[in-house]
Amino acid sequence: MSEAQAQKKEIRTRFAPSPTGPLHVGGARSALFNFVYSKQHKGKFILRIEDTDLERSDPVFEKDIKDGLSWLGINWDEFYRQSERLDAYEKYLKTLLERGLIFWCSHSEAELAAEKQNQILNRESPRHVCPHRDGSAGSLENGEGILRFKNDAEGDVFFEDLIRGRIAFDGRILGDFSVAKSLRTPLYNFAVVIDDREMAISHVIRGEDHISNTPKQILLQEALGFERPQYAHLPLILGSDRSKLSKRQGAFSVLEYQKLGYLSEAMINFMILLGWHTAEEKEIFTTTEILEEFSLDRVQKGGAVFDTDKLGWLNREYIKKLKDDDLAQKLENFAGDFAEKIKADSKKWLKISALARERITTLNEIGELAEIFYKEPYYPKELLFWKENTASENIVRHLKHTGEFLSNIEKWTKNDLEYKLMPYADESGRGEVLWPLRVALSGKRFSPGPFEMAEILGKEESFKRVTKAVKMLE
RNA sequence: GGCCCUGUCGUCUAGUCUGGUCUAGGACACAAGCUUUUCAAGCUUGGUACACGGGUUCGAAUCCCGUCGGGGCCGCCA
Repeated sequence: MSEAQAQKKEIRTRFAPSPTGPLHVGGARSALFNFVYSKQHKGKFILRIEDTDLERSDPVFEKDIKDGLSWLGINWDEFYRQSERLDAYEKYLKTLLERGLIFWCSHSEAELAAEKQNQILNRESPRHVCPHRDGSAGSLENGEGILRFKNDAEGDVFFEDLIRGRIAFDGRILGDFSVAKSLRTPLYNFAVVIDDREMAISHVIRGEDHISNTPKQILLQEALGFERPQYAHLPLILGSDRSKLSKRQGAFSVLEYQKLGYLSEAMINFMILLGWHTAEEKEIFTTTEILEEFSLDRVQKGGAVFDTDKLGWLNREYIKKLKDDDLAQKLENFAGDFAEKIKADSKKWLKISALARERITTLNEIGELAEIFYKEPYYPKELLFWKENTASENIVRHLKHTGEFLSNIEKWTKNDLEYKLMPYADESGRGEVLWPLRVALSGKRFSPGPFEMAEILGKEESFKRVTKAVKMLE
């Protein structure tokens, strides 16, 4: 094999979003599949911003897309922006014009709309077969209206989809589809074909919503004499109503998941499972394992509903696997208000995050837990009553007793506290003793256990909180 | 309306190519029980699915035909 041939064999995939909205899970998953496929074949992954529509494109979204991909660890090897490649499109447009394969169509949008309406009424496939298709052929001067492809396809246009097998369209129902608004404003189907060729894309892996664009792109490739890439159309990610994920159904930026405290590893794991599974029952995959085990032929055909329950579960699983200091550090980013206090005593924070590990689904839930340890608790005194009919004197008695115990304990650890206090609690009724203690320490209806909280709070602070509770009742 | 894709538990799916081991497996979610000072977690148990109708076959989730359902696209957006 010559070097040129070897190079040609390189697997090159791309993610080609238009910067007209944030990177949502649908897009991120497309990017992930492309990334994984290229990387497992030692190929290249390309990020191409499709910003030919100047009206709708916004640099803000380009940034969101890049930041989102970076957060997920989906790194690109090459980067392009279509708005910077106008010369290339113009060159090919001129060639096509000279060869009479595209032409200027000056029908107004109103005329086109009327035509379409009519075709639907007549149960025909809406398309525009332009009467101008021969008249102005070859004219570079014309420049009126838009450029359309002179579609003379007669039979089926078909391709082998790597996921779905053979897909065929009747080429005639495509009509003379549009390719550019002017020589320097190419339209999607045209720009894609030029770019995929010039960037030597070997595999086009994209959403199922592009299936119907594929025959147009193939026709263009054939007109230009381009080699055809391999196609793989992914099932769509669906909202809870089973329609294509849209902004209304929570298709917000993946960066929002970061803000909520989801781990990028969990996100990757979740997205790869949306449409792909191994034959085994394994569900947790590291990126390395994904790279080893992924294959396009095990990609699902039907759309998958985006359900965050499972994301939450995965996130918990990944949180459990984090190293202590790693978790503590990650959690610190979500405990904004207490940043100073956390820095002042990192050992304490390590204990708090260890406590959080088993109790949180997303990192941002740390706030409520951290509050217990860094803020003086305020709560209605009724909360101290385990059961409504518990006598106030009993609670006071138990709390006082507990307070004495606390002040006499030398070794301040959870185990010691438990060991010393439990006999009394068992004797007097666990709920009667432990519930008020727990509330006194946390100020909350729900919280971790009293002994683990006391250990972190320290002797002095624990005693202070118990005393405060007693005062409230007296 | 036209064209295209698709159809296994509520959700993600294994199984479909190469019919029998599938009275359909797993995970999430849900429910109950255990544990328990609360909430979680954990453990145990449970319910729920082959869209429907024909056909082929000794035998069909798996093969064939039809029906129905869901989705996508039909732009001088991508």
